[in-house]
Amino acid sequence: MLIYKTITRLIQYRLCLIHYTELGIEQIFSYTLAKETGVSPEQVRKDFSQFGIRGNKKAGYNVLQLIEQINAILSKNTVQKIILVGMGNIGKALIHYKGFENRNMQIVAAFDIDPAKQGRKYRIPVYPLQKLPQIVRREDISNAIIAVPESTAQQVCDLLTENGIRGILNFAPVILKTSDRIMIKNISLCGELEALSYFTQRTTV
Amino acid sequence: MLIYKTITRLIQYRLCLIHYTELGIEQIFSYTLAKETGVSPEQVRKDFSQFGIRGNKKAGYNVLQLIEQINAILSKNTVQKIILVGMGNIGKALIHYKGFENRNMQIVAAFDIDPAKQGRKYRIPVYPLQKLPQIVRREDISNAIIAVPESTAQQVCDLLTENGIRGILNFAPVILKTSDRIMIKNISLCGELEALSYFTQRTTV
DNA sequence: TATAATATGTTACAAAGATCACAAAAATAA
DNA sequence: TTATTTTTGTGATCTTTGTAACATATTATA
Repeated sequence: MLIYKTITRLIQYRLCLIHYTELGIEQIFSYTLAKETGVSPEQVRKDFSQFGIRGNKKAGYNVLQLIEQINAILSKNTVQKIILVGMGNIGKALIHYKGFENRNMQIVAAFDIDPAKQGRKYRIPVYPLQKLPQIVRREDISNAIIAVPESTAQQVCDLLTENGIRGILNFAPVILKTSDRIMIKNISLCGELEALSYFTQRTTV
Repeated sequence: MLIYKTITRLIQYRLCLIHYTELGIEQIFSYTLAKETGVSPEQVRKDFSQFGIRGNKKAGYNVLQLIEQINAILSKNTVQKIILVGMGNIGKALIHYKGFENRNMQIVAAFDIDPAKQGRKYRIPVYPLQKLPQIVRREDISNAIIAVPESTAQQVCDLLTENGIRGILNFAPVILKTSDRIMIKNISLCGELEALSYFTQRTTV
């Protein structure tokens, strides 16, 4: 089970490869991609090999073909729909973010308890939480973003999982308690900065 | 060198411990903290042991004392100042975020090329990039957040490192090229969602 | 056709990180 | 005082992840 990190890198490779197509580059080598994504060439080859992606000795890999193969692994041939709960600062930043299309992802609906935020003011419709079960079912959603305050995050998490959500990207600074069949990825912006700060403090010593 | 992960956890423990003080809890056990932060009790003890933090057999750890000890490790006794470059969606979300105080961190200045965003409209003063060297020096800043578009991220990174910044939290979807004395932590919100999506797709199969 | 050059693919090795198992200490109860 | 219970601290083990080394394939060239 050598998974998470490898997938993370595949995603990076893919983004990079898309840039190459835009530049008209058709063929690449493991070390090209390695340099661009900050890993070692061996790692690139091993990642590909892991998923049965083969290159041509001496000629490297074909960019378009490689993208297709990674797309297949990442199920990128259909748009992946996501919902967002919480239209605070982070929620708003996310719905304005334009990088999703390039990656075949789409936030299809947002939710907030505050009636003032509901409606069609934003790029994406914002519903009250009561509508969540219905929309998750209708749109067949598996993944959600939690961008609500700490105090309500667990409740939202419960609501999501009860309605069939299986993956959660959590911005609230709490460890959500849930079944281990649900995959949760916590993002702690403060935490990252604190860690950074620790190391930059130390290197001078 | 058993570092990064351990530090990340210490930061989590600390936040948790601060909650405990607010609830009036004075003494805790490794498994209490473990449950709250989603790790194993052994891990908690080992993390502490790593930094010479000792508990009392049978009585666990004293919350206040523990916070003090973690504070010392993380240099939390002075406010850690950060700057932010890029006042787009993410930048704005960050300056409105209220979790920094609790963690003794502060975004002291932001920078943007767009004159419309400069000035004192926001909670934090926004300067043109030309002012960056001066402010970094004056405020003695070591860490910065890059929240500019992909196209200018590398330039901003160069500017930052030339002026003595040693830690960067990067939101732009590019691998920044720089000296290996500079610590860079990349946050790819899309990437995280894509990875999540991969796994939630798979578990049903 | 033989040789040299260049990339891949895989196996072996190393390092980092997490888990397990258990001894030792402290408190409580008998 | 002795036995029992509870919780810490750590050495050993296992798992995951990354690095290095090298054999193999392909192309180009003489």
